[in-house]
Amino acid sequence: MHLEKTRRRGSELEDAILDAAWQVLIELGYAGFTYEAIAARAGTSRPVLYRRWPQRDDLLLATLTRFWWSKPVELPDTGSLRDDVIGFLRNANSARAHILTMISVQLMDYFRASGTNFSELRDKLRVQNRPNSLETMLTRAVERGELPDRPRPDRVVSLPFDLLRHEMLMTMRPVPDDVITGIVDEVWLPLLNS
Amino acid sequence: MHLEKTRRRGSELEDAILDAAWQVLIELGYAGFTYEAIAARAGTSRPVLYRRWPQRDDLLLATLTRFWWSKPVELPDTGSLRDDVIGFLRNANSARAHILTMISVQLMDYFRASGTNFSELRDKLRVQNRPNSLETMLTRAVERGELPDRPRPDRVVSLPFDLLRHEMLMTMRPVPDDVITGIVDEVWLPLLNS
DNA sequence: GCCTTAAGATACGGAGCTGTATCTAACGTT
DNA sequence: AACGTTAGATACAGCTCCGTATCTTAAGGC
Repeated sequence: MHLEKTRRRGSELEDAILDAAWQVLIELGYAGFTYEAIAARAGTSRPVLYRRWPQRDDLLLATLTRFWWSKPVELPDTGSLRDDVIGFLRNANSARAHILTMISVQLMDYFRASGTNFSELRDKLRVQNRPNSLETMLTRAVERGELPDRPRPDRVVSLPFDLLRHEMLMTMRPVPDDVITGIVDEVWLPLLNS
Repeated sequence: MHLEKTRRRGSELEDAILDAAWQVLIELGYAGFTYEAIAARAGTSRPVLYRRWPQRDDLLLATLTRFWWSKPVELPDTGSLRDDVIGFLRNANSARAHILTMISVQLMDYFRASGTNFSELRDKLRVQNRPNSLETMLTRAVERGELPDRPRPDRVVSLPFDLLRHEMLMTMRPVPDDVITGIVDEVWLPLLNS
């Protein structure tokens, strides 16, 4: 009898709880992010959660911290600027869509209360010394002779990612592929070549 | 005795309720947007609200509809495309900033709960047959011979407004003027002339 | 001045979440 | 094998909001 453990302890239990909290947050949003729902999903009881995270903010912060960088966006290197940026935007779309939606839903109250905003949070969370992906792509394209070597405003460089993020925020869904190609082919590449 | 009315009726009452609903939404967000809070703020009782708006969505939509277009964005006509669009973005910035911030802060929960999103809400609230302002500006510029008469993708036409909105969402503050001129001079005008 | 309408007060049961307390039994340690 | 720790179950009072029902009485039309 009892070949399998019936009770988890320590970090095993804690991991299971944070996994459950993450799922609840994704599925139900902040409104459904209750001790009750999370305990039920984790197969435990509320007192277990209260012992570890007395405030809901503690639990939310622990959950976000754990999953924030779980899916880094990959930067492709195809030998073509267009394929690079489209691939990059696709990766960002699939990897970041959930998290961005989450942030927009969950952290607005925090922003309002603290007086900070989205931009500042991004700056805080940005990995140190991480080269800007779009900048990297442009540098490569210039080296290949695909583009003239001329200075470009930050606003121009970051344009495709800003437009992707705008679309994500507006629809709160994964962005269709034709939006991505539209951003690149109708806006960014013509602008770079102007 | 009783020189003043003690009971409001019809549209007078309805206006007072929607005013109260708007205040509650601004101050407490969607989470606090309850029949209870709104009735209390309006100095009436919940049944009065239920008689008019059986669902909370009805009440929310009525409230948003009432205040969405309370400050229409003016479209300047200066004889120059650049001055037109910069003036327009400035007007939008001052007229829309607080309402857009409100929406982004307060309604994310609603969007998640209802499965709708910001784009769909905009479509619902958009005034019928209202000519697109940027489209109008471009048409004027073409008529003046400022721009060649050639078809332009919707994404290109709406670009400056999308970037302004993106900036508003990211910072949740009125946008500095150099951002507006940057959007126009570094991105839109070069793209239109490419 | 009468009469219909509807505002506003109050009450009700129900649902869901909160935060805490209590008890048991499974777990890891020694 | 004994022991201290703590997971997990359960219970509790309290709170807010829900949706509806009932009753009164003020307002406005005729």
